[in-house]
Amino acid sequence: MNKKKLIDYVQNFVSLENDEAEQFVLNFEEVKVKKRQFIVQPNFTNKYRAFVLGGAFRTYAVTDDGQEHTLQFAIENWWVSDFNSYIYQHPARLFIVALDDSIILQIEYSKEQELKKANHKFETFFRIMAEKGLAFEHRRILFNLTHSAEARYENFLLNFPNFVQRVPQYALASYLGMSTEFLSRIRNKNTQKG
Amino acid sequence: MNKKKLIDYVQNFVSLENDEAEQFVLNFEEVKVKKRQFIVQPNFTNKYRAFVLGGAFRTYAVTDDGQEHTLQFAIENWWVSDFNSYIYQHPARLFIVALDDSIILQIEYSKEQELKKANHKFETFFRIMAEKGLAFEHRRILFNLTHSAEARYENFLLNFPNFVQRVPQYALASYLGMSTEFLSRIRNKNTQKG
DNA sequence: CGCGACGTTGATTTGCCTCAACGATTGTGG
DNA sequence: CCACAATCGTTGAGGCAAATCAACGTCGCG
Repeated sequence: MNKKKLIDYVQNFVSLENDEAEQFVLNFEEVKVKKRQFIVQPNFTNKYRAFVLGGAFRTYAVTDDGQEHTLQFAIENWWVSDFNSYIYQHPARLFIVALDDSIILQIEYSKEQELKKANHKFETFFRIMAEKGLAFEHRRILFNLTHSAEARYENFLLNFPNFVQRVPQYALASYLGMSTEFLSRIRNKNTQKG
Repeated sequence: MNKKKLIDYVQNFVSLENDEAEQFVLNFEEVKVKKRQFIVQPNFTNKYRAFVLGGAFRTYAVTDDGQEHTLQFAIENWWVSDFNSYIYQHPARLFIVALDDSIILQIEYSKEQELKKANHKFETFFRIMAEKGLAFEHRRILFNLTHSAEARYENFLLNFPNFVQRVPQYALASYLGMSTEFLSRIRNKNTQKG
């Protein structure tokens, strides 16, 4: 059962009895997503929060001049959504696209609210998710403020080696806040000395 | 009573009975902080989460080369902490300093845990705080990825007009990710055309 | 096989930084 | 309460990191 993976994940943060675990995952539905398929698009409200069972996703914005800017990646055991759209239930400004054929477990917004109301532990779980996410983004902002393009790339390599193989280079460049050409130069320089 | 301000704030997000509200604020202690005094410093664990009743704070990092980089500001009705240090209870990497004589209500980490355990509503409250914070930082990261130094300044003016008067310009520059000189040029150019 | 997406490399440009010098303001000790 | 120092913002000159523009090779896929 695929939902076992989600239960294991949740158990890392709160300990659930069997019946609680079942109640939790009951509200998630499994969805297959083909490569290049979108699960969120601007102007449509992001109805679901998704847990990635397999595959990979990219969350990004497109500016008026057509440039794409990546906000996050997600692979197995990561959550993915346009968070602003999801929690406020207003229209999304981001695209979320599958980078590979993928499988997710998704929960609808109102179902999540019910779960949180029904069981203190579920509330705790989502609180912890948000806190970890916030702490992560603080580290990211600080690192971006304090480091050069090359250092940001090195840091990404170090912290997310498994992502590097799986995301296209133009997407990584836009996540790190540099042009694809510049990332290419950085990589090339480093493979020569390494 | 100063704690009334905190209760009002919390009531915006969860509705508390009188006894609940009292239980909540009982765990906060009021502290006066003088201008230029630090409430958090690197290598010391950030033991408290603080709610600002009055005054202003600045959270920043200092890099090896001596440059300061501002992660956040906080004025009345904002929360302030080195969030990574606080939630993981490990040594801080940031400074938090009072920009003016200030008053805060602070809660100790273990007390916060007790509160969250004791009452589902309190758990909900902190969950909402974290989610709003995370959504905010997502918007910030995206804006930083997609806009020039000048646009970032204009955007800050628009969204936080009341902050601009109250934080020193070098601090704002480092929050926006530019040099003080460059921010000075931007402001000067704009006051001429405005 | 041929097209389109992706990555690479070179040439040029630019947004922003650094360095330096100088007023203005604030704080402080005598 | 004044003099002096320190801090903060401004302005100019020059430099650099990274963007942009352009051309080309390669690979995957229809």
